[in-house]
Amino acid sequence: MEENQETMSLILHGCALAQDLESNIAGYAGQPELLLASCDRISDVFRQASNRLRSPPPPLPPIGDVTLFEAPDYAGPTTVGGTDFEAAGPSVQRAATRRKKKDSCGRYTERVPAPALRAGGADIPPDDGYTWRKYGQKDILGSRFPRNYYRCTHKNYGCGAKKYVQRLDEDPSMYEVTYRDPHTCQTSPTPIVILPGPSDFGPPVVPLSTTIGLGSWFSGSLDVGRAIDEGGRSVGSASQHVGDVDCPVADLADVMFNSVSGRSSMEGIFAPKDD
DNA sequence: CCCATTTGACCTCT
DNA sequence: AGAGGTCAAATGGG
Repeated sequence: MEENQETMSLILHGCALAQDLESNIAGYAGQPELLLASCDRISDVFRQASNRLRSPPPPLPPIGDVTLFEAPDYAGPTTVGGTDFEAAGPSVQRAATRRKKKDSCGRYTERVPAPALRAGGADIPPDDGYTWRKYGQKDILGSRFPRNYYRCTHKNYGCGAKKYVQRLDEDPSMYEVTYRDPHTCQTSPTPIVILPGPSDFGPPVVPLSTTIGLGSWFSGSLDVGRAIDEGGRSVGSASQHVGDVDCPVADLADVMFNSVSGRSSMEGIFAPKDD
């Protein structure tokens, strides 16, 4: 089941990449090499997820700087890190028990590539599907880049999710994103499914009880209904069709999802245990 | 007017 | 005392 969480994280990471590509698609115009790299990255991530689903990987090494989702044939620097909980060291534990000691749980850290291009050249990390509000910035000792602090926009609804984003010293093209506290905001009528265990603090967990409509992320000019809630967060769409419009990334993602055992929904991927 | 960002001050822990 | 994390007033944009 831990493998399921990791595979989920992998899939969600791929989704986030696809979503990021969508939001930057204009910026990639005229730069096919960037577009190709981005597509390759996305397909790699989904392929890894697919491979995992076919044959679960061996147990992971101790968490730390482990490259959790790296495929053997994947050369790009766009892998994400692994979970770090008790293995994250005393500073994490300290932070978890600080101030508002919500839960004495850990965090989920991942490394994500900086978008190749952003509208206006803004130096912001890739979108992960949730909407965040920046509430602080801090210079970190020994780091060239400041750490940015974000909390979920839906704080008003009691969502205490937070994330810390810091650009890596050794590789400024990468961000280290630390997620803290689970998202409890959910505006969709479909109840959110939070995976059990420490990965409650992982990247966005989307409703799993309905088919994930990857095409909904490409709804800019498509009539696929409103798949983004008022906070801008992607929500699961009841349909995975994007209509007849050519939508390569969505197709890719859908193919990757649908390549698993003929069932297309996340339910199909992680069938309920007791049912 | 509302909301997000910026930024300095403050809080907590080691 | 220093560092990481958070708060909240000021500011600006839509």
